[in-house]
Amino acid sequence: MSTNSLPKRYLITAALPYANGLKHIGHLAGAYLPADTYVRYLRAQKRDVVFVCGSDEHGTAIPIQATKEGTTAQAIIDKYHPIIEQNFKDLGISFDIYHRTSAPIHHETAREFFKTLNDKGDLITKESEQYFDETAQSFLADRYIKGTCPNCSHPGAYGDQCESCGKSLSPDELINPVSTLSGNAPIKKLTKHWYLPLDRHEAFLRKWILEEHANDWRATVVGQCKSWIDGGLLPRAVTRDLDWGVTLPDDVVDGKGKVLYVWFDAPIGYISATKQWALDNEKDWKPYWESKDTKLVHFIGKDNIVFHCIIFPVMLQLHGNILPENVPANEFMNLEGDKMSTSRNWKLEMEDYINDFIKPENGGSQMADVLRYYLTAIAPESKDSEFTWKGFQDANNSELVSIFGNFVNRALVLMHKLCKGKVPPLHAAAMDELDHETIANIKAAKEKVEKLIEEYKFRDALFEVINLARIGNQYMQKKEPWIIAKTLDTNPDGQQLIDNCLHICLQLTGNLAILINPFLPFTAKKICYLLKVVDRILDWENAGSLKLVSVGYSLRPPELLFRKIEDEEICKQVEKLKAAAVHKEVTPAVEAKQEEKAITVKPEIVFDDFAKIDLKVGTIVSAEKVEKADKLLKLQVDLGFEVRTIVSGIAMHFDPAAIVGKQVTVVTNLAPRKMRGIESNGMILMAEDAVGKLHFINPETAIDNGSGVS
RNA sequence: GGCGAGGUAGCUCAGUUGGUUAGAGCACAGGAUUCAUAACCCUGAGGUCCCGGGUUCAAAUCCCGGUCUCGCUACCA
Repeated sequence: MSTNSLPKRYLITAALPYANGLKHIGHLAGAYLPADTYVRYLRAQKRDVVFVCGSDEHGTAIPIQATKEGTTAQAIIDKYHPIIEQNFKDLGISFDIYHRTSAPIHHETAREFFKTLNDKGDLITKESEQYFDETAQSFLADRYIKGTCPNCSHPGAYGDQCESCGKSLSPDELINPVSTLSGNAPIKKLTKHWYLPLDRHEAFLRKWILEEHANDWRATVVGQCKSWIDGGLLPRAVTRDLDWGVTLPDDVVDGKGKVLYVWFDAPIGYISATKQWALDNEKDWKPYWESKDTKLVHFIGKDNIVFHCIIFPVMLQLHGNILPENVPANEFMNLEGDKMSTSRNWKLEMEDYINDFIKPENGGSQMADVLRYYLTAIAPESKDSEFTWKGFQDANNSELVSIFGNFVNRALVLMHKLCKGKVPPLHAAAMDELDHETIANIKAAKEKVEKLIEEYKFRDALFEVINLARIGNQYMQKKEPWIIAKTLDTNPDGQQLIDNCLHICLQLTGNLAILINPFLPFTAKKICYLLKVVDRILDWENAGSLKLVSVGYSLRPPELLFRKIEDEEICKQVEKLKAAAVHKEVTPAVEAKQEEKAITVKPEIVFDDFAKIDLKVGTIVSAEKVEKADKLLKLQVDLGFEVRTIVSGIAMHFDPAAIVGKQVTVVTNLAPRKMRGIESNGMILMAEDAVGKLHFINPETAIDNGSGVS
């Protein structure tokens, strides 16, 4: 916040998009657009700034998706990385580098990072009770192990909990453990996992965030961090048993077959991207990550707060890097009355907008600026906001076109008509109070915009730019040069008044170009073209100047900056959105949050194994939500010979009232288990589709309850 | 369920440490104007500040309770 000691350099990051699909305008508005605006402003200030981003290409979701699509993980990331990169380019997001975490330099960087922390003793290892199934050739998650409970001697206890006595267990405690995958006794292969002991750093985080940044970080960011810190920080696993990701350094004992957990490797992607940029540009990357006089800012969405404010800073600090000076997280953007959702296909992808609007015949790059304008104007800086096509149209037609575009156009048209196509001189003697006031307003606009951008208030800053155009319209209206022009015969001094008015309007137009440049770069360029000035005048230091266009210079014939958007166009978009939407069965169907579930290609079983499972058809006779649990429904299922209570985690997908009477397939001989205090006697079979929606497995036509399934 | 952030005009949002009559832009209505993309300019109408209590001379603002939205987290055999 100290304005007298400017940072020597800036490092700006925008959240790494996960390369498993296309990104929508919510992502754009949340992180990339504000980051780009900030960076363009800094560049115009001639500050030393690097803007890095890249695709996040690891984690389990990508191999899972690859399996679903019948392809390889590599193919998935190779498909999406270039498209995402191009989308950003088309929308004017000006990364200095758009990198990817599959790049070798990233793997090296992440490994080095891990090694440094590990060698210093900043990571702890836990040789967790990992059993290994030799038949299945994989480590066994706790719940895939059964054995005798040490507490109550129940023979069917799971590795994480005994159903019988309810005691929480670790697999190590089980007597006679058996793998549920193969039925064999697992061997106790010591698998080591590395953890980042966040608990060691509570004092540091408390001081750094809750004291030092209590006032200059956004309330939602500080609040979220406080919530985490107060909740008690726990060691967080840094490694996983997986074959997709950054492998551990070779010399790490027991590191074979393990990769870095994606949350650990992804943010390091900012560093590796910076390194690659430095290589490409013959620069030194180190000061950007190590020098205290670098200002680091992370632009992210609110779902990313803990990683960028708690976890990554701890990593950076341990590794000897600088910490972010701010993390201006945005809230979310809704679309036409509903949350944006990939699974329900309720979204506007950047790609779609580009295809539908940024075509030469539609206005080309100018239409990229229109989206940039609206998204900034409704940026979810302090609370969730909403994109509507009507709002988009209004913002364009009545602000960009009518106020901003129209001012520039009428200034140029009038100049051509009344000043012979040349920039008229300013006659100091003929200036009045309004002229001086308007000039003062131009200078004031610069100060306001500057201050607001520095505070990450881009929405307000953009408003001030539009407001300067409004001031221009008011000024022109009061001056009425077109009226004066009619009386020139009787009033020869009138030309001086006309000259002054248009001189000031043209200088104001030049200022608009400078001020709008961080927000709408294509528009700024176009104004430069119309004014026949070089792009260099866009340097921020020229803002407030009254010498942007030279007297006597002849300018180009006027061209419109923006076109109107017709009702027809937005109706089409709304229809398109609704037509593509996947209908949800119940209210807030959760986003298919590609959970961290490993793809288990289960080992072959024999018929006897299958025969152990007792499957029967039953009918749901009642269903109710379980108190204090979002996902659980308590069901009464009629199995013909009895009615059972079954608790099932399907509340997010089905309305309790709507599923009564439905037939389902039930595993009837599953050991009872308590959930939220209710004993569940069985399990309902569900199928999960590609977008994470659940479907009942039931007979084609209703049959008797209790019918066996085989 | 726990925690965090929000709920202010039809829409998008401001409201600083409690202090005249709660503001802006858009949309809407009326007027004026014609240089300009039926654009601009002027004027106006519009609010139970989510609900209920409390503190205070004074509450959108502080406290308590409730409710709705979003996020994090727990429950998901």
